[in-house]
Amino acid sequence: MLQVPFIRENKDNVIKQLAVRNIDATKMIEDVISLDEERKQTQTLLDNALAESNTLSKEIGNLYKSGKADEANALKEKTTELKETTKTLNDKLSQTVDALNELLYKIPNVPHSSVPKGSTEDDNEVVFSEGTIPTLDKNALPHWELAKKYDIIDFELGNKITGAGFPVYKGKGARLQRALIAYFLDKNTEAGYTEYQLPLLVNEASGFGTGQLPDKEGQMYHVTEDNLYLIPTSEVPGTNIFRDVILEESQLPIGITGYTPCFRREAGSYGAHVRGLNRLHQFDKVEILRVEHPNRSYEALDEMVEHVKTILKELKLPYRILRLCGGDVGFTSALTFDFEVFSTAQERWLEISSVSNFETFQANRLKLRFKNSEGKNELAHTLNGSSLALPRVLAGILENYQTKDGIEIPEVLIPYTGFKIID
RNA sequence: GGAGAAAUGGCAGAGCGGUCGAAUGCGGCAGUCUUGAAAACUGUUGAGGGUCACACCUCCGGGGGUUCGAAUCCCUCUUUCUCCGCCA
Repeated sequence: MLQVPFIRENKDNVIKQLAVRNIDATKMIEDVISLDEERKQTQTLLDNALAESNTLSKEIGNLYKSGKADEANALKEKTTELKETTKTLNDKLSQTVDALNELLYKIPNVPHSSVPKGSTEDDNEVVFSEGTIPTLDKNALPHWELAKKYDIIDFELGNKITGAGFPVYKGKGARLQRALIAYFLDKNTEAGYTEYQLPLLVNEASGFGTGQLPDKEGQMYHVTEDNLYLIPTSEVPGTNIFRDVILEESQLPIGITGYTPCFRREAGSYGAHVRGLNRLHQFDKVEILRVEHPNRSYEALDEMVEHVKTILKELKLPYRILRLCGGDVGFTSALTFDFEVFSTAQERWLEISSVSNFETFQANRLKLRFKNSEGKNELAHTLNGSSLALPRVLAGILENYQTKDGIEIPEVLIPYTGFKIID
C-alpha cells in the first residue's frame, strides 16, 4: 500500500507512472488526498474535544477532593455533552479512515521508471537470454507423456486422491524433486541466504501483511474452521516474519530462503496451457527474500537476478529474462524480472521464477521499519524471488534432457539424485 | 479437550480508579574521566497522529462495557505458563 504523504508530495508523478499500468488513477489519487484531508480535520476536532474532556475530568477530581460536590456535579453535565460529541466524531473518523484504507488497498504500486508500457505479456521486454535450445528427435514427447512413460509422475492418481492439479511423484520422480529442493537450498545458502522452515498456514493478519487479502482472497485455500489460509507462496510467511518490526540499520541487509509447498486455487484456469506440470494447485517452490536499505534495493534486485542466472546456467537449461511491462507487473511490485525456461517439446516458454522489488509497498502494510542514521524510523524495502519453482523446472529438464535412452540428469544434480538417468 | 495462573516500554519488573506514557534495574545512545578501553559518574532512550515548531490526542495482548475519569473494575476473545487427558 502506498503512503499517503508520498502520494501528496508526488501526486502528478504517481498518476503518470500508474498510467504505465494502463490505469487512470487521477480520481483515486484525488480522493485519497481529500479523504486524508477530511481525516485530519476530524482528528483535530476529536482531539480538541478529548482534550477538553480530559481537563474537565481532572477538575472534577480536584473539586471532589476539596469537597465541592455541587460544582463537580455541574461539570459532569458538561462532560456528558462532550461524550456525545466525541462519539459522533469518533464514528466519523473511523468511517473516513476505513474509506481511505479501502481506497489505498485498491491502488497498485508505482512502477519503476524502467518498466515499459504495455498491456499483455506480449509486451514484456526480453532483456537477456542464454543456453542453447537442444534439437530433439522428432519423436520427442511433452513432459506429461514422459512422466507416464517412465512412471515418475502420476497425475491420475493425484486426481483420485485429491483432484486435478495435485500430482503424485513416484520413484525417481520423487527423488528428483527432493534433489532439486536440496540443490536450490544449497545454492541459496551458499549465496548468503539463511535457511528457514516456515508455516504452511497463515492467519488473516499475515494475509493482509503481504497483500493477498483482502483482494486476492479467492486465490487461497481457506481453512474456515480455524480461519487460516494455506500459503500460495512462502513469500507470505517469510515476509510476515517482519510484520511490526523495527530493525537496526546495522541488521540490514537480511536474506532468507525457504522451501515450502505452495497452494493455489487457480480459479478460472483451464485448457491446454495448464496441462501436466504447467499449472498446479499444489507445487513446490524455493524462495529467496530480502529486506534492504532503500538506497540499495535495486542493487539487491540485480544480485538476485544474477543469482538465479547462475543456477539456470548450472542446470544448462535454455532460458530468458523478461522485464515485465506495466500491464503484466504484479499489483505489489515496482519492478519484476521473470525467468522463463524453454520447453522444447511444447515449444513454449515456461515461467519458472519471478524476481521483484516491492520497495516500501509491502513494508508500509507490514510496518517494517529500520532506524536510519538520523535515528528516525524509516520503511525498509522488501524483495523476493523464486529460486526456483519446481514443476516447470522439472518440465524443462524432462523435455530438454530426453534422449532415446531415457532422461539424463543435469550433472550438478547427480550428487543429489544418486542416479544419472531416468529410464 | 478439562482445571488453574498470567499478559505492562528492547529485556526484566513495579503499578490504593484521578497527580501514570507509566517507578526501578539491565541494555542502547551521548558526554565527563582515560593515551585508548573498562569501571564510575551525568544526561538521554517506546510507537502513531498532529504542528513550521510547540501544544494537544491515541496506544499498558485484541475487542466491548462500567465511570466525570480505567494500565488499575466488569465481560469476551486470543496467546503464554503449570497440572491432567490425548498424541507424531
